[in-house]
Amino acid sequence: MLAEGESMAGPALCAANTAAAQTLHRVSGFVENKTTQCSFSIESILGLEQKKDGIPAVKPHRPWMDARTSLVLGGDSNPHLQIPVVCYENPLFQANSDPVQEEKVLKCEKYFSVTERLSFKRELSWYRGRRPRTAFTRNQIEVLENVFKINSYPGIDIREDLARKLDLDEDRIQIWFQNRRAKLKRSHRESQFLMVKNTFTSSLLE
Amino acid sequence: MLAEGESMAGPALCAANTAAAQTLHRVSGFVENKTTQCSFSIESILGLEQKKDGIPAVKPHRPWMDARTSLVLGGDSNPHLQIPVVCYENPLFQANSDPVQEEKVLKCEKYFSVTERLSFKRELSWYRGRRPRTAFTRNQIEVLENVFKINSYPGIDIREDLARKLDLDEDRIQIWFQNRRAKLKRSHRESQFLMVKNTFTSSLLE
DNA sequence: TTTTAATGTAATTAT
DNA sequence: ATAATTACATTAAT
Repeated sequence: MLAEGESMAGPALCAANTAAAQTLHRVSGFVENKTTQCSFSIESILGLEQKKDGIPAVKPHRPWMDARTSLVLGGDSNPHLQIPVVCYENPLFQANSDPVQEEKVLKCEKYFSVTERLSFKRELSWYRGRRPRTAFTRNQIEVLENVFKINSYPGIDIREDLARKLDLDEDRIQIWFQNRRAKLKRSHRESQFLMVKNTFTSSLLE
Repeated sequence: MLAEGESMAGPALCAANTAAAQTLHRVSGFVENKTTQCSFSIESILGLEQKKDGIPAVKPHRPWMDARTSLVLGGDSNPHLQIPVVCYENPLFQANSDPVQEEKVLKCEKYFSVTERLSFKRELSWYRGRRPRTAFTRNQIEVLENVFKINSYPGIDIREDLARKLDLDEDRIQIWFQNRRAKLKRSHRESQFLMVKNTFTSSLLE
């Protein structure tokens, strides 16, 4: 098991590596020195319980680090802090559980840079257990938009129909319509706000 | 008068502007043209009765728009015709809707003083529908970094507190933490990738 | 050129 | 179902 400070590499990562107690101490000192301008309370910042020795009871919520570290460096002891590792479609780590196959891939390192970019892009979604971001095609978007103009609350049957015709999961359709409604609502709210504001402005010029 | 592309913050906003009849016509044409791949029926999509002239008999269910639209605009019948005006609060855009004036402003840029050029840049940003880039002070960064070390997911109360103490909008705080997390994650991902790659490389040399 | 504030949106979570 | 929030890709300002 690695110590917390050893589990990361790179200078930029030092920000999150400092032991919690030390960090807490430093911030406390900062707050105490500059009283008026920056005197927010540690408690409100943490929003958490903390032990009296200055060590917070709960680790910062950084799922990507926990999952990745335990995966690559040999496993973490606390499964509750783990993010489910769903090896979706990372070609580098998923498909080749066979060591012979792995070696084969490794020896073809000149091709490594070819797949490098792809696996790199998918790496995040992959280890985090999150669905890879769906990239809708232009045609899919067009159809969805056209349907949305007519019916922004399609029932399950329509969604299933769309899913078949567009070669998408019905879940994706559902989510898309939810977000599309949110988007329309947002833009409408903003325009309304501007209209009210302009009304006020106009009335002021009279 | 501004061209259509310039009058909105993004192309995505154009989606909801087409008249319903036209929309329906377009969708019908689309279905008829691409028979095999996208041939869902309009009836099943609508789930509604519709008149033969192509105008749906029933309004789409959009409770959030209907109420306020009728309130401010005096009861518009067709919510699809609403154009979301997203020009935020651009003083240039609002005050000088006259194209001659705008051109005058643009041509005189080189005669502006430093501060005037700054404000011009700001106005240009607004004109383009993008918030002017916030330049955080050293002290603001320091406080934000210190908080980030302890809690990289500050809740609304902490963000509001920070906004007050640092004299920033809460939105800026939110965005800063989002970008800060992305930065940390990116550097972490890169170092991890190098680790994995080096591990493989080492195993090749055995 | 590099860093990072800002934006858009798919996905998730909580109410 | 909606609103808030997050991750992530991208744009653009410094």
